[in-house]
Amino acid sequence: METEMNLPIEELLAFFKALSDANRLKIIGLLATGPHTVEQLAASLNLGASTVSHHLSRLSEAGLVSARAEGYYSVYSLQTDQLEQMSRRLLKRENLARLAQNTDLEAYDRKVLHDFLTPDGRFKTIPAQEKKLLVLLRHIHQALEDNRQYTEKEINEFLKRYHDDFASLRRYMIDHKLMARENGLYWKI
Amino acid sequence: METEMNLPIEELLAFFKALSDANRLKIIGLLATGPHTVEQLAASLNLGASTVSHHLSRLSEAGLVSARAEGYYSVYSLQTDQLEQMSRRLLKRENLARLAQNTDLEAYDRKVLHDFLTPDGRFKTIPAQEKKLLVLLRHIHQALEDNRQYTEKEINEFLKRYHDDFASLRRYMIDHKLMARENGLYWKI
DNA sequence: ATATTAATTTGATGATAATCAAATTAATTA
DNA sequence: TAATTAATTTGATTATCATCAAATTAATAT
Repeated sequence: METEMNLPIEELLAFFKALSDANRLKIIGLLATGPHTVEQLAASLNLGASTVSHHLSRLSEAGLVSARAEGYYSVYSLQTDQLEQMSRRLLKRENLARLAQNTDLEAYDRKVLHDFLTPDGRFKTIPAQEKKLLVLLRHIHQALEDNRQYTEKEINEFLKRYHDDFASLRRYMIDHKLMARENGLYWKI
Repeated sequence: METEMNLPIEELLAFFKALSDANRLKIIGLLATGPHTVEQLAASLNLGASTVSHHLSRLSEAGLVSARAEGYYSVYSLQTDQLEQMSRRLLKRENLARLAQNTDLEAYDRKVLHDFLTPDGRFKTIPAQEKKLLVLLRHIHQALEDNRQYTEKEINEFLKRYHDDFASLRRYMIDHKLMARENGLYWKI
């Protein structure tokens, strides 16, 4: 039973933040040679014990080290599992794509629409830039009825709701394979 | 010809720092689905273009993304190589140990010696704590001559230079396998 | 019981870095 | 050539975080 966890962004972030400090990397290095107490680490790194304690707690939250009490010492050890798991996850591209799952993928399109549409839904201008034009063409495209044959007159009326230059719009739609024409009839693709 | 690079701490640190920000992780996620321009990313993340540009430059320095100029766009793509290389390196324990290579491994010992030795090199007290006692015993140990047989009288003289309680020292040295005895003769191990 | 000792926690300080707005650069279009 | 546009750079502001010192906690040793 392989539990192929999904990869929450918070966990990954905690992992990287834990390792994004030079002294914490050195601690990892020292622990890779064997368990150490706080004061041993503090002496080797020339840092205060409180500082090292703080670093260890951050590493601990990320699951990278663990502590075992021994007398009044805390003996810290490296958790190699966590390192290996994380690096293995990083290799999977589909995991990476999931990092963006809560971002707003259509935000750009909405921005373009907002910039180019008047309040009543007509185009202020037909954008010269290909990328923005495409956003508007897709906007028209989704308004076309499925499985309907439009006469040329009908399609012109339809397109005129967006911009007076319906002829250009018609051509663009066909050029970009969002619409097809045959024998004077037009339909959505 | 496999160039199994050693792993400079600066490079690792740059790598982790580059990935230790939530928005940069999201950028990685978005780029994992395909190339994007700065303004597309900015819209999706609801950030200013200048901020995204800044993030991209940090990712770029770490070799995680690359830009290709296209018109006045910069189209950024994910460099999966770098991600894979780094995660593979993380799996090697010997690489980790190397992270500590410039740290001061003997600093703790020196601190203990400093705390327990008088200026003329004698022990103020014999430490009760095992760990510190061991440091002092090793200090004595390295002063013993190699391949020399000490009579009991000689070893007592030798140890008395460190502390009046030479009998305890003698016992500790033997208990900790730093010295051996047979037929009233002592030698360094 | 009281001292000592290691670790942690708390509070304060300084350094680093994320963010935005404005200015600048570089490329394209009119 | 002038105007537009995307990207970058610069400067200022704010938030985060590493660090230390001092106080506290928990365990051991006298």
